[in-house]
Amino acid sequence: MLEHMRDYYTPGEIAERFDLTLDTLRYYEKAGLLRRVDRAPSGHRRYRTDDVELLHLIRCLRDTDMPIARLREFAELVRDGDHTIPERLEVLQEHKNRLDDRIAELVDRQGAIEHKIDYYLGVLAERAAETAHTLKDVN
Amino acid sequence: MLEHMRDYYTPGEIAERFDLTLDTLRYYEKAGLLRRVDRAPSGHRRYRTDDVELLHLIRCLRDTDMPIARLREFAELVRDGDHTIPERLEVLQEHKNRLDDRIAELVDRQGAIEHKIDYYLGVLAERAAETAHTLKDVN
DNA sequence: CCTTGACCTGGAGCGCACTCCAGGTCCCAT
DNA sequence: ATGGGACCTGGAGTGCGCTCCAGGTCAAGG
Repeated sequence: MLEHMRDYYTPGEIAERFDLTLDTLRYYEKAGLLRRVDRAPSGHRRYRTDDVELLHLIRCLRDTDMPIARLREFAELVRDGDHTIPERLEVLQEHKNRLDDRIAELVDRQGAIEHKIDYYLGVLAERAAETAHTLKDVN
Repeated sequence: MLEHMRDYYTPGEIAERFDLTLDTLRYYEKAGLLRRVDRAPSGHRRYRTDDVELLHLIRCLRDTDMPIARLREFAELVRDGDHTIPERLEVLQEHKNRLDDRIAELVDRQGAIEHKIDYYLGVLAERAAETAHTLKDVN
């Protein structure tokens, strides 16, 4: 249990945990998705628990194609404190709407592609039947 | 009925129909997604019914994030004739698998985002309740 | 004859999200 | 003290998918 309550995480640990490269992690920081991260005396970054939590959400939103710029706006709201919760909510709800639409679109196209696959399968089946027929005639 | 059987369509018509720009249409042709399209004596493009059909599928596959390079491969198979149907089938099936996975991922993230929205809504509700309570005390 | 509008060409440019690199520091183990 | 590994910096480069542009042609209408 205590292992899970560590105060700090190294860049390598974070990169592995979120399947990001160190470069991407630094890029996110530069882009303002993360606050200026803490440092060890060596100068190496040390991520805190709340960085991890925010990264979790960031990952989730990026995976659903929220652009970096929008993500930065959201991260700024988080940094500005609890009074921005209504605005954060608005961002998330708007994103969810987009996502719902996108999923609906993908499902729709999925159907069309399936249909095309079935069509091709039908062509192949017919072709196979014809070949069988020919063989029957010949033999 | 006869209107729908026209032999040729102008670039403008096609662009509108598929919600693509003329630039994109030309880009697709250069990229090998479409064969070298027919021309009017003036040099203007004239799209045939089978261009339209292929574009339909291309649009569907692009909308589901098939990369241009893969689309070009597919288009080449189409140009190579009916004997490539098994390979086309493979491309489509592999793409459908990717798409299924992608949809599953999005739905998963959708749930996480919804959860976060609910969390924020909870915070706001609690805050509203506290305010009401304070007012009650004061009044 | 002149304008307008649709389209043509080749090639440059753009926005996004990384990704890579050179050259450096720090710390630990052999 | 030497080597290796993890990490640092600023800045350049990459890949993708368009998107824009200059300068032109062509056909129809006034």
